[in-house]
Amino acid sequence: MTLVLVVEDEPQISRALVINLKARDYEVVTAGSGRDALETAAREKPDAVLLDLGLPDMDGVDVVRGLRGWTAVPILILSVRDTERDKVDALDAGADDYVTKPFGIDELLARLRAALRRAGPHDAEDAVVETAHFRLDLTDRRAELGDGSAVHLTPTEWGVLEAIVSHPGRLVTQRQLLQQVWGPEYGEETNYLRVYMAQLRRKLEPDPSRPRYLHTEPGIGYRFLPDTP
Amino acid sequence: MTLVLVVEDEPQISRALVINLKARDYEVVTAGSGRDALETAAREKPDAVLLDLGLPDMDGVDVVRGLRGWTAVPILILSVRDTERDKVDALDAGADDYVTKPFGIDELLARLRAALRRAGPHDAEDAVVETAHFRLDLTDRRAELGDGSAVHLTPTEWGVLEAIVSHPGRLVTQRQLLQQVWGPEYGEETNYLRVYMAQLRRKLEPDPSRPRYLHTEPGIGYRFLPDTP
DNA sequence: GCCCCGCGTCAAGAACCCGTCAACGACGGT
DNA sequence: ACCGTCGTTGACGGGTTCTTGACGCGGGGC
Repeated sequence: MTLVLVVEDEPQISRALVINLKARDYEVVTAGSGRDALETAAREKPDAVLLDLGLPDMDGVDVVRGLRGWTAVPILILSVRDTERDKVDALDAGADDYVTKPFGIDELLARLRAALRRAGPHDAEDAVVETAHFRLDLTDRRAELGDGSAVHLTPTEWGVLEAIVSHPGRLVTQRQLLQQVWGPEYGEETNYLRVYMAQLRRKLEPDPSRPRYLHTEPGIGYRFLPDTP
Repeated sequence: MTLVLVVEDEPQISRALVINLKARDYEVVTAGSGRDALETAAREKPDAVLLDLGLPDMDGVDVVRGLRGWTAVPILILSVRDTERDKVDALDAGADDYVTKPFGIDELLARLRAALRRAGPHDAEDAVVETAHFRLDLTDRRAELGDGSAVHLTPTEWGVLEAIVSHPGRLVTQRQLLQQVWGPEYGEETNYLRVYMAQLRRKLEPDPSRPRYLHTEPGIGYRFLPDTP
């Protein structure tokens, strides 16, 4: 069964969406605010997200970024705003599609089907990265040390870490990191990376001053080196 | 480089698309009919397809089906038709997105980026250069010796090395190297090359004073000679 | 045989980049 | 309203990298 998260603050529209989705045999969970959306998504692990941009508590684009920090779930934006700038911002933040209200329900469902089809058979492969000194569960968003003690990482720390460890051995450029974590308009602020790499090393490396897993390539970027057995 | 196939029978629109895409550093191939589109896609293996539904020889939806028979390349529909039925048909046939003409070029490009992002960084073939004495992974940006020990190369060293080894056997002129690595305004500073070639040979060659792979062509440039088995 | 140009080598100073620390402000939660 | 967390920003010391100049060598032209 496919689970869809509907994020919409107007109860009327929300209810209409839920009814239509359930009629097509989708399971549905709802959220009425950005914060609620992020929590619910983390808890329920939906297969797709329908996201209204006009939320009361936070900018919809930030919700997209918050989701993209840890999941590749398809995100369809629903919005009354119809300017190119809005669409470009949302799409570049990581959204998969942008539908302008009012929309036909059939079109929306077709776009949802297209997004789900692309995402492929729900690959629930829990991405786990394990070394001799720490262990990361990307899907659960858990980090723990070798002795089993949990490590708390902030959202930005997760963003940076995930961007690096999802390509073991590969050099990830500073620009790639900045754009993936902070957004497409970033690219020069290498000081951000210095701060966050230092924090990650302090939390994860056995000897933070002598990085074993999180290597620096001066002038280029960073690289995650897994254990070589 | 990302290759985009533009399928559009009106030369004026086609040209406008090509210009905009090339300005964003996409490579572009074009097709003016459905049959042409299918052939070109099979031959060129594009990373994305922009497809006009109003083709002279066949229905656009059939082009989508023809492509989907053998490839998962992202397909963005461009169409003047704005009914829900058209959109649903195209999307359910396998298209990834549907943009109604007239559309803003920025929105189209954003949707294209979104589609390409989803398709995944075309992992494809990780470019690897291997000799009896060292091994280079251009995508990972890793260099290691025959015994598996990693070699650290500075950004400039990589620039020079990459410029040479990506054309095995071919002579690369000093000017080409300088312009590619240092910038278009360089061209005479051959002493830079002497320094960096020496460093590369010291790090990679079995006998740096007798280069086996990184040859000098006096007065002209340098050449990477792979092993001849 | 001599000269000269281009190449390889080396070393030193300059420029750049990184890690680190501390301070600030914005938010949420209590 | 207070407090703690998090993200952002600036400054500084130390290390790496780049640039630049000098020197010796060797081959080709004269």
